[in-house]
Amino acid sequence: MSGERYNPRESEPKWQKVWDDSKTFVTANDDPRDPYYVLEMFPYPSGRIHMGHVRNYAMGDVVARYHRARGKNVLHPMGWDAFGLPAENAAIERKTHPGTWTYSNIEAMKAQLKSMGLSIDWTREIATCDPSYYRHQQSMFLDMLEAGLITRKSSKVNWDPVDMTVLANEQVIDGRGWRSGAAVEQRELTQWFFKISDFAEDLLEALDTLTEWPEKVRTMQRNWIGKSEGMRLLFELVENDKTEATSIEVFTTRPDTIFGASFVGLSPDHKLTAQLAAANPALAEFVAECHRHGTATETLEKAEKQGFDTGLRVKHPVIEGETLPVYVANFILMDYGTGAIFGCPAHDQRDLDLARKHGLGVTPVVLPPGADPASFVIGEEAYVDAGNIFNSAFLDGLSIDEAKKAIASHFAARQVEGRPQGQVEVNYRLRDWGISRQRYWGCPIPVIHCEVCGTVPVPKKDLPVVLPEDVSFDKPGNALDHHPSWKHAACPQCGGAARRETDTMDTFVDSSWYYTRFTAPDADTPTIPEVANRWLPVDQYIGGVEHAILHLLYSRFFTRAMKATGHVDLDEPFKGLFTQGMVTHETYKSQSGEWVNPTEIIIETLGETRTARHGQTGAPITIGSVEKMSKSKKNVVDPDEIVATYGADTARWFMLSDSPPERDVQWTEAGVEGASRFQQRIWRLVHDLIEQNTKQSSDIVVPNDDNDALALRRITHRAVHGVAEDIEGLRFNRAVAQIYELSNALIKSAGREALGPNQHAALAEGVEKLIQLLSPMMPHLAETCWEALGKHGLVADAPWPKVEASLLEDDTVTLPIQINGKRRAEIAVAKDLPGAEVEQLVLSLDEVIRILDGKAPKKIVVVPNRIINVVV
RNA sequence: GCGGGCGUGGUGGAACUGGUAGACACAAGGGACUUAAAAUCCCUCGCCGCUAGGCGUACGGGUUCGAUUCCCGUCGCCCGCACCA
Repeated sequence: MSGERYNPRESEPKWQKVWDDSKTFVTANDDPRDPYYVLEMFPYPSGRIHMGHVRNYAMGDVVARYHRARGKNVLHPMGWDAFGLPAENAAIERKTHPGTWTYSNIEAMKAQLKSMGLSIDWTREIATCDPSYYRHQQSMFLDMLEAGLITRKSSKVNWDPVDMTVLANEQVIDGRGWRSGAAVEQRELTQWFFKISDFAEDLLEALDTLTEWPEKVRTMQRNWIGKSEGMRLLFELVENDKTEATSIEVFTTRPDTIFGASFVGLSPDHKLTAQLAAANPALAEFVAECHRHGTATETLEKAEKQGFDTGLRVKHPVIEGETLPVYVANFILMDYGTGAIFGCPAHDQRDLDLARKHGLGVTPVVLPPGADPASFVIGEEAYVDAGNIFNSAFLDGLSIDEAKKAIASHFAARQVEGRPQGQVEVNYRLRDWGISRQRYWGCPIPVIHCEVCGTVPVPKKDLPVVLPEDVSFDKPGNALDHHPSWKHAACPQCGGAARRETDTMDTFVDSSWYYTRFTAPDADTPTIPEVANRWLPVDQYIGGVEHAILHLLYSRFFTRAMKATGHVDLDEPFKGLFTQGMVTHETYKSQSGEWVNPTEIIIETLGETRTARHGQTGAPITIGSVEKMSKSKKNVVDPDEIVATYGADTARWFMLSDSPPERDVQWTEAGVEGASRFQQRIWRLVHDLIEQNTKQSSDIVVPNDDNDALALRRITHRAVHGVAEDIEGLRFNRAVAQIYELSNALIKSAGREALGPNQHAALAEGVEKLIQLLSPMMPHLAETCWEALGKHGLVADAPWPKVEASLLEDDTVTLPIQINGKRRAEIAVAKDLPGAEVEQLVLSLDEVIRILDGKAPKKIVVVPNRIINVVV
């Protein structure tokens, strides 16, 4: 027994250098083997990696190393999502350039990632802030502009008053900016838009083909796209002196309830509203009030339904001679449908609230099943479920769906103002993607505004449009716009004085195609289509669920846009998607209520009670709830410190072992120590094996009559088989459990005295395979053991061990015997023994005879090789 | 409100398409070794019970020879979207 300990501080850098020097993980595009592309979401270079990164990249690395061992040509690259606002904030605080800050962060984080021993092809590294990357983005922008995939239009936008920039709808969370947390305001601005809404139907339908995506993410995207089928319907205005307009067009998904209509509602932002308000101060005040509420309150849900009677009336479209009032209502959105609705209070809660407030009629037209038409009334709750139509003339008796069809053909046949009164229409919640940002540190939009020629694309030969280096951030807003000379340019068409676009692109554009650039990072064109088509889609993409909509939807759109412009030929960018859980940690608070970092405290355990005190002052500390690691709660653990103390392998192993990867994992000191002990145990096992018998090789043929040796070989081969299945299914925690089981069996076997040569060979084989199973997760330890065992080459280059199928199954099986569904005994029988024979054996068992106590079994269920149930 | 998911020991979690509930790990307790500590090794570890046995997968029902798994209802927790007509 040797007391020698495994020292990760020595061995980890050594192997990292070996991998580097031998270009082990450099991937060639012309490699003839099957391609496999595994990618983790690239990081923002904030300065340091955090435990979430460690978890993310450890998972991806297991997948990459496993598929390499399986003989695939694996692409596993890394890059930097390097544009964005924090760099500008840092520039302001530190009086430096955003690029300086960004690139020094990249350097620091790259060193951290390298210390993790990831099997990354660093020759393909890209940073989105590098002109060699964003020039191609600009070039594709021009292609997409030409292809009609991009427009420039004036629209109401979400304005973040703190970051002083525009946000996309997807970037507004609960009425607040996703980065700044500031309440978002509405502003009218001219912006560049990607026409993602043109692809709404395709993006929705193709979700069904993404069978290797989490159902949750697909559902979220489905809801976000928000398809609804309904119809546009014209209401003729009764003649009046307030407006020239002769009709109001509404959108509805419930035309079947038209006989229950009691008003028409307009959005406060409707153009008719604006027209009326111009002559009506009370209405103007009402609209202004709506706007105040619209932006100031984040909880719109509580806002009361408010309406303003315009005095206008429309003709009821199906009840001759009847008219309906026109209200402006605070709950009607301008950018959905037509910005106008018809209100059917009986079957819509919001309409009902408004009707009750203003004393409008409430006529039920959908009768719940079993209700009495004579007595059914609506109270304070609208009826929104299924039923049959009544009170509705020619629709009476129809189901909702039948009535929708009937009323649609009715309105399609009627003419109002020379067109059909109603038309079936599909609406989507998804809006076009506004990409203009009033920031310096982003990809310049390559267009020039000329007073004579209008908006002119920058010619491709003039790309890239590079950001100026000499900028200052002493004024708020867009430093690019403040730059004294940059924006002044000659018009590419007429040569006259013109102005460059000073808005830059949303950084989500950068991340919408980086996975494509990795396939040919040095190409002169944005992509090399043959190469990209060979690698893509990404076989396995891994990242946080927080990108379920933003990044993943934009990337799906961008792939379509790249296809339309000939840069790739593919339908979806990510074949397999995995969303990993967060890393959490206990929180600690001092008596005065301040958060305390885990490194500052000492935990003491007395039986089952744990207490904490401050390491230096000894002051008592309260142990709080387990939360996502965050700087504000100070419950963060620094990956560097963990790597320095325990080594990268231990950190990786613990991250993979403790929880299913899609769930949150709790980082605990005890857990890490357990992982570290396991590392030492493996090293001892290998060491003992070497000391015991250096001549023994795993190649020896083990005869099948040595039961001990055979049993160990079975365990080994089952583990190889099982671990492979678990890694392929991304069930890393179960793969880890199986490795523990194998290593426990091997350690036990190695501890026995007087092993025969067969057992020795089985042990040697088991240890060799154990090291290989371990290598995707603890690659440095695995290389060290591999070398110590005298194996040739690197374990990183070794093929995945072969499984002998005959060893996966025993020739005898132990079957549990249930009596009336309760487990009472068990019996060992030959595998695949016929049911009748099993029955005989079972009934002759003493144990069974005793429990049956003379009673005859009513029925015996024999599930082959599984279980026996005797029913009495 | 709408949509999705989940509920198993002290803890994280296993259990393939219904077939031995609690694999594996952490924590805890006991013991060995040691002057001592660390490390290591051995044992115990769902609950009740001396044993036989009984009870146990949030709760209440159902289907089945058999249910953590399927169905219905109730309770609780988490996530996403949310005035979308």
